[in-house]
Amino acid sequence: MENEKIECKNCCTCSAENCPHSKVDENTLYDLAELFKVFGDSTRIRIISALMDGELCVYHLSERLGAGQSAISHQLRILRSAGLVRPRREGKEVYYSLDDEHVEEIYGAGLAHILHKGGHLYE
Amino acid sequence: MENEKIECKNCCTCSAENCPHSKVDENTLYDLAELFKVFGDSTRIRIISALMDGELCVYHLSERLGAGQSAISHQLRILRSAGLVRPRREGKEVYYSLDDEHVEEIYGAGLAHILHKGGHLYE
DNA sequence: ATAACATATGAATATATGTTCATATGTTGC
DNA sequence: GCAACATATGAACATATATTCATATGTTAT
Repeated sequence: MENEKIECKNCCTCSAENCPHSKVDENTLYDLAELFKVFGDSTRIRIISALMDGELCVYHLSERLGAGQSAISHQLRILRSAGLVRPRREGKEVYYSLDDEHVEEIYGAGLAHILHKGGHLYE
Repeated sequence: MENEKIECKNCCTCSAENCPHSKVDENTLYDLAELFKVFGDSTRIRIISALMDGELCVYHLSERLGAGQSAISHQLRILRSAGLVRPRREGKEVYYSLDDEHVEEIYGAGLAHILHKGGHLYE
């Protein structure tokens, strides 16, 4: 699976398996909703955003986000189960980093929408 | 805003405003979480998936998803507020369609992750 | 082994959210 | 105007979820 970019927009003629216009079964749609649910929390998206600059240990994440250690740890577990972040133990600390480039692609695609619409979504 | 594709992955040298590595303020991160929250519900992602084939009225969406008319209508309102779908009245019916190409990009980026990981996310 | 520190986890609680039911609004044809 | 139909909306209820607190696990140094 080399090229994961989507090649078509509305053409529906391409055969890329991740073309959004190709039929997707219900189970995959359910998984997709679960994935976006993981992105859909401000603490988790802030963690993702922080890790975009490079790996960070739990304590530094906690410090940077101004959130409790337990809260961060709980959210990291969710991010880990979804395959979005990866832990690396070094002594007492555990350093987390983004798992793969899809994370940045999803984040960037969402960001493009926000910046395009501009202003706050909800009145 | 012509080219909304993300040009860099880990380079951090590009200047695209939607490069995920450029600093994003807290308010934007909050909006981003709200946006993904909208994608993070199975009913809404199924609506989006259904509209990928073209516009549909509320009744047909309701029928296709096997969900109540009220539930669909409530979810369409959320999708509308987020700027993801657009209504078009034609007589008694209201036809909904995807608002812009970002919807497909976000959906496709998420789908790529799911297909890449394979299998179900949560044990 | 024990102390000190970093992280993970379980239970409890408070809040958010999706669906349903009932009803309101809007549109068409008579 | 009125009936019939399509959609939207508000309230109520049930479920999901994020945070906190307390505690367990894991690591290092003495």
